[in-house]
Amino acid sequence: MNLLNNLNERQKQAVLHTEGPLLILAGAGSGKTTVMTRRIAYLVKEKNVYPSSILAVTFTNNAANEMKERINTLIGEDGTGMWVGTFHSISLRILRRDAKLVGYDNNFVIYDEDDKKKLLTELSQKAGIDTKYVSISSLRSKISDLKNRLISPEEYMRMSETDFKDKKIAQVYLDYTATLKSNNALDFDDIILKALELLAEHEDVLDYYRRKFKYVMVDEYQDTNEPQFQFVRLLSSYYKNICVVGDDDQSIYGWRGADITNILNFEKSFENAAVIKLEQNYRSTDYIIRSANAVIKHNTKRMDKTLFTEIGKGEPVILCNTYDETAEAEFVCRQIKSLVDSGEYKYNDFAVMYRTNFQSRTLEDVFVKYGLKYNMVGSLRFYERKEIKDIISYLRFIVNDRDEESLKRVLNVPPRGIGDKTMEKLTETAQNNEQSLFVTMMDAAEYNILPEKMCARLGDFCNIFLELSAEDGILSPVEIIEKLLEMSGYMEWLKESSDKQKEERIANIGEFVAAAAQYTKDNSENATLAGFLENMALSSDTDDLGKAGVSLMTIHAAKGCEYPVVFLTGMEQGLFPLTYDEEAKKEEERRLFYVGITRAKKLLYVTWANSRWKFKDRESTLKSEFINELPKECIKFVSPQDRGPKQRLSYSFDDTEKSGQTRKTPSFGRPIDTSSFRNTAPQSTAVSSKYNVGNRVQHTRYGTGTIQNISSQGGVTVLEIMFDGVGVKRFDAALAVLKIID
DNA sequence: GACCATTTATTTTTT
DNA sequence: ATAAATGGTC
Repeated sequence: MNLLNNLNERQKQAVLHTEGPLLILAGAGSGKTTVMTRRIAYLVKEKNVYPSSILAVTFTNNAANEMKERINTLIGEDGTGMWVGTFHSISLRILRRDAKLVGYDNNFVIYDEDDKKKLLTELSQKAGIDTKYVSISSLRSKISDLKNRLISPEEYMRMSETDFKDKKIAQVYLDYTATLKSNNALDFDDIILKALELLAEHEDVLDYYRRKFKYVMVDEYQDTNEPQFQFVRLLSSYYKNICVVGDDDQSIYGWRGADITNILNFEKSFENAAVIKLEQNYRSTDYIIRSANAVIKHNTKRMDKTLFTEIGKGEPVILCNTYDETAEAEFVCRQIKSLVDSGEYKYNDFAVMYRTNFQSRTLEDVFVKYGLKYNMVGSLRFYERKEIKDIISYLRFIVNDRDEESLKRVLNVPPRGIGDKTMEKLTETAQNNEQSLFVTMMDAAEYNILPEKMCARLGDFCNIFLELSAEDGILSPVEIIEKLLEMSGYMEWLKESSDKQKEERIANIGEFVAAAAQYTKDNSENATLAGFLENMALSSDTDDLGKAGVSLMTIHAAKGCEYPVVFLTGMEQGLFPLTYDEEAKKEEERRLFYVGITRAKKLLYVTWANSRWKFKDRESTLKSEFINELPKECIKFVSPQDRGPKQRLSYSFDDTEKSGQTRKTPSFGRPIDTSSFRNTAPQSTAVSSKYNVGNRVQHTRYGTGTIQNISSQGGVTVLEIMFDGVGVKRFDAALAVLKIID
């Protein structure tokens, strides 16, 4: 195929401009992914560049996967060996090889936000910080901010000598860094930071990579922070063929250290840089694009560009003001129902977006009440469930026996009679003898500090890790996990517990085992427990954007997505914009609004409520100032009782003309009873022989599906089930909570 | 001292 | 929904 097919002039230029620094300013929906993938295909096919000399960096795994897929359809096998991944996965790949050079062992583990929070709580107690004055979350963002500005703990200590409070913070930052290092653990910021340190301080390593990568491409460049900028600058510093794609109007991660000046100053940072603007939008109708343009014009700090579209006029933006957030959610549901009933849209054509995660609660409740299929992106991540985190903690310690945070988490889960007092004594003894906690536990008997019975318990506990870590690398990840569940007594404990959600928890563990089986299969030779954990740590909630039902998500999570119909909810002062006292912050909020608007292809709804629950009480709210920035001629107000464009039409006379379309009776407005769906968890754990390929099954979370395949992987029977509209999920047959429905 | 059940606080946006 | 905090019981 011709790689320039169906491209406009600017897009062609961008594909053909391969040498030297290039900035592609790609407006929302301007086909940037098409341009990037064609450009890569062009390099390989026409310029005979080795795929292994190409590096493409994205922000989310989702974006990386999409890029891989599209490159694959363009050039197939010819793309093997190319490095396509997120900043974090690319950094890890570089880091795993030479971690020793920056003071880490290769088997380091990754701490998530939760681990970070726990550790910081411990350390701030130790430093004598009253969390009433310095909250853990402010501590967390402060430390993250310092890291992203490349300020070391020592440096910050010097900077804050005069201020009592800052000095305390510096102390925690110092302790935090030291603990991570002694635990052989990295947090998310460190992943980039350590990779950068490796490149910056080891010229031979840098030379290897910058000579390897003849062409470097960076997506979503407007969201890069200082360390990320340095990282790609170094990697492209030999051939200087760096192509970045971004849109300053869509920079929405300033709070995470993303530096909009990276894109604004690209031409200064890279000599002889070319700039190509992509301004034609191929996604949305004219009403939507005009609204987006009008809104973003209120920002002062931006590169000049104006989107245009040739798709057609479309429908005006629909505005609706409701009594409270429940009425808002009900309005959303009724509109969706009526649009689906009209036959023109499917449930997965819709996305409901909001500024903060807690808003999803009301929406979810109402969606359940109305019996609408939905899937929530974020807030309740699979890997954040208690039982999964427990298992992960065990596994982490098996992989890296210096990870004391993980050890502490699982010490008494399931309960084995090791309590606070015992821990206190052990920690003290460990410190006095300069031994690790684990070794002290093993040798507890020698110190004569604990009763014999306790020493035996500790010994039993330690044996789990001694035995399993000896088998790490011999047994497959799945086998290790299975053995762990057995040896630790975790599974038995869970099965016998009185936990109301135990069926679901057991099923979650089953899903976890199946994920390990899948990982083992995907990485046949190279499957390691450490690799599996890493996979897990880097995968995020936006990554498996399910296909079934309406998508509920924050606007941040919606970046890079598009939907025929988009609802922007909670458009109220103090919620969206969340902060508006500082002009710079308000501009970022406005960019976020712009991102939301430009996700919509055909219909855009903007809603706000007159009152809303905040923390403990109900507050009256004011309409968002952003709503006034939508052009008058592009908007249309409807009442909360409105039943959607199709139903509005049905009151007019020409409606019956629509031929050949069977219209279902609209069933809006009447919540259906879903209680029969919610408590369908089967009573007993399934036996693998129970299932056959072709069976129809019911799952509490994913609904109904068909068993596609049953296979044995590492002694585990894995069911591969195609859930209707959801996609394929895998379960450990012995653990899955499924009801066979025919 | 450990364990269990009950209460209480917690929510900006995320790799 | 979860986890820390609390209080009662073994």
